[in-house]
Amino acid sequence: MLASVLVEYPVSSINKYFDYIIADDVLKDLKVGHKVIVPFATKEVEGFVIKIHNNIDKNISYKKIVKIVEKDFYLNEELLNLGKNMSDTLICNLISCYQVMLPKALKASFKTNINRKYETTLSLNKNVNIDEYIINNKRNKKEIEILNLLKEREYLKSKLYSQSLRNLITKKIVIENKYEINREVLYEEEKSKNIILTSDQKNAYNEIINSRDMKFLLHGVTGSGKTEVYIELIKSIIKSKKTSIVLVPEISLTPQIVSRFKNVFGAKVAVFHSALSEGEKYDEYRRILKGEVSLVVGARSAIFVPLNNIGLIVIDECQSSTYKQENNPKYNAIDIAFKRGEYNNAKVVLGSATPSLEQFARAKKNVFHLVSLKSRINFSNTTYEIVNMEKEVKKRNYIISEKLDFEIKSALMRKEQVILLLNRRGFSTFLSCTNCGYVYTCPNCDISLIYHKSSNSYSCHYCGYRTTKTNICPKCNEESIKDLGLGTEKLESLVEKKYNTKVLRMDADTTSTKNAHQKLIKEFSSGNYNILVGTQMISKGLNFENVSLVGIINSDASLSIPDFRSSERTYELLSQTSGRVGRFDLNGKVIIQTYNHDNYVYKAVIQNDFEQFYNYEMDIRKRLNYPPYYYICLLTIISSSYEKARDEANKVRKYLDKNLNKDHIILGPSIASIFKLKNKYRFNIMIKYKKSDEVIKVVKEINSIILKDVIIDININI
DNA sequence: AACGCTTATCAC
DNA sequence: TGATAAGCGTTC
Repeated sequence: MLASVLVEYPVSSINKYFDYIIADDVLKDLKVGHKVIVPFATKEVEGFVIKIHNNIDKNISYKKIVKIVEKDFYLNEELLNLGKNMSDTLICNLISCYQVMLPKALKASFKTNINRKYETTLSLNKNVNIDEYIINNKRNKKEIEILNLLKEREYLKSKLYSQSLRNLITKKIVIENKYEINREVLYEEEKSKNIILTSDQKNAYNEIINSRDMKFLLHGVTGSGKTEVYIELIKSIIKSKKTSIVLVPEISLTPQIVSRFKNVFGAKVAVFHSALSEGEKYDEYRRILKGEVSLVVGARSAIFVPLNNIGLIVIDECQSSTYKQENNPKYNAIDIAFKRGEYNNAKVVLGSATPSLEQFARAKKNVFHLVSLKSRINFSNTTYEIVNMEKEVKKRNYIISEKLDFEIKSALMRKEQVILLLNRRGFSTFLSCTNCGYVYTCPNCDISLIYHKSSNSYSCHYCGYRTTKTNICPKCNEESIKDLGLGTEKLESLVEKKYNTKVLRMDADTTSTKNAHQKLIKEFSSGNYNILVGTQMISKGLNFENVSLVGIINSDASLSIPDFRSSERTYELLSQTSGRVGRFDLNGKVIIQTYNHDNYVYKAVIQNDFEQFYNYEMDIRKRLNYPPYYYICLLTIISSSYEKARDEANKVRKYLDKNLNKDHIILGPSIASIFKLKNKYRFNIMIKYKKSDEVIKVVKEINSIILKDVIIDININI
C-alpha cells in the first residue's frame, strides 16, 4: 500500500503529495490524517497522510514511511476537508492550513521540546519485607526515615529526592510509578453565584433554542448580559451530549471570563489563550482528543479544536477584526465557524453590541436570525458630550479641553477614577528638524519614527527598527530635532503633572510581558491609581466599579485612517469605550474631543443609536461599491526593486482585465498605504466582486504569470 | 526549504 | 584552468 503524504514545508513548489510505501508494521496502525516521518530528498521531514491507496506508478522508486509521530493524534475527516477547502478558497498552501489548526507542540517547525509532563510517585515493593530490611539496616537513618514515610502513603519522587532514595530504588525496595499528568490551567474560584436570567435574556435564549434556524446574530447593547445567555445555551447543549466552542477576542480573554466558564462547567472546559505556555496548550489539546472536554473557550485559532459532535459555536464581539488572521492562511474564524456549523449541524451565534455592517445587513436580510437584547442590567445614567477642539485650540487647549479638565478635576475630587483613551502609543508621533524640516523616517519603511521616552529610543512600529535618541538632524547636522504629536507616554506624564496624581498607562509597550495586562487591570481596580491612560486595548471588556468619567482625547485619529471601515471602527471604539462607565452605581460621563464635531459618527454615538449609524453608513457603502454590496479582494505586489514591483503590478492588472468579466470592478495598481515596508516596495490592486468563484479561479493563476522573485500577497474577502 | 548539479564569471 | 558564485531543478 501507498500513502500520499503532504510534507511540512510551507512552500508553493512542494504544495503537492508525495507517495510512500507503508510497511506492514506501520499499516496496522496508520490512519488518514496521521502525522508521519518520511525521508524527503536528503533529509527526514514530517508530513500528514492525506490518502491511503494502491495506485503504483512503475516509474517512481518509492521510499518507506519511517514512523508515525503520535499514534493517538490524527486530523479527522472534518478537519482534513476543512483544510482543503481553506486552501482552495483562500489561495494558500494546503500544509499551512493544517499547521494553523494545531498547537505549536505538534508542528514540525517548532523545534524546542514540548514534552508530555510526567509525575513519579513512590511506593514500597510489596514483595519485600520492609520491617526486616529496617532491622538489618539500622545504621542507615535516612533510608529508614523514607521507608517509614512510605509505609503511610505514596509520595512524589521530587519530594523525597536524595541519595538514600536512589539506593532504595536501585535495590528495588522502593518502586517508581511514572504516569502522565496534565498541566492545569489555573483560575479564580467564584462564590457560586446562581445566575437568574432576566426576562429579556430568557426570551433570547428561548428564541435561539426553539428556532429551526442555525445562524443567529445576538445584538445586545453593552452590559445587556450576553454571556449569561451563552452559558444557558451551553448548558442545554451539554445536556444533549453535544459540545460547544466559544470564541472571544484575545484581548477580552481575561481570567475573569475564563473563571466564569470554569466555575460553571468545571473540568469540562478547555481554554486557549496567549497567556498559556505551549506545554499547557498541548495538554489542553490532548484533553480534547481524549474526549474529556465539552466546551472550548479560546481566541481565533480555537475554532479548529478537534471536538466531535459540536452543537453550538458562539462568537462573542463578532465585529472584532481579530477573527481574521493577517498572515497566511488569511482565514476568518467566523467563516470557519459557519463551515463547522454546517458539518456538525450546530447552531452558530454571533454576539455583539456593535456588529459589523456586513453582519447586521445579513441579519436584516434574514441570513442570520436577529435576536435583540435591549435592556441593560444594573446600568446607571451615562451622559455624552462632544467637544469641538477647533474652538479649544483658540483657547490654547491643545490636548485637554476646558470641559474635560473640569470633569477630571471634579471626578478626582469625588475620589472617582478616570479613563483617558488615546489611540497612539509612544511619546511623540513624529520627529522633525526645526532647522531644515527633515522628518525622521525609518530606513526600512516609509513611516516616520516614534519617540519612546521609556526606552529613550526612536522606533518604527512596523518593522521594529530602533535607534537611540539623538537631537542631531541627520540631514543638516543641526541639533534641532523636535518631537511633535501626542502619544500615550506623553499624555501620561502630562496628566501626571497637571493633576498631581497617580497615572497608570496601558498600551502595547506596558503589556508586552506575560500577564502584564492582567496585573495592570488589577492595579487600577484596586484603586492605587486615579487615572488610566491607554490605547484601544482599554476600550473592551474592562469593568471598573469606580470609574465615572471616560475622556477620548483624539477621536479623529481613528476616523482619518484611509480605510473604508474607519467610520465603522470609530463608532465601535467610541461606543465600546463609553461602555466602560456607568456599569455599576455611579453615573457616568463620556467626553469625546474631536476636530470633526459634525461628523455623523458622533451623532449616532451620543444617541447610542446603532441603526442610525447603520443606515447612514450603508448608504455610503452602496454609493462607493464597498462591502456588504461588494466583496473585496486585495492583491499586494511586493519586491525589493521598485521597478519590478511597479512593472509586475501593471502586468497583473492587464491579466485581470483580460480574464475577469465586466461585473468586476478593478482598481489600481496604486501605491500601498505603507509604500515601503521592511525594505520592500508595495503596490495594491483591489478587486470588487459579487461572486467569489471566478475571482478565485483567476487570482490562483497569478503566481504563474509574474516573476519568481516578486511576492504576491492575496487577501480574499478582506 | 534544502540540497546537489550545472553553468556563468573572474583572476591568473 | 581552476575556483567560486549564481541559477536551476528535484524531492515519492
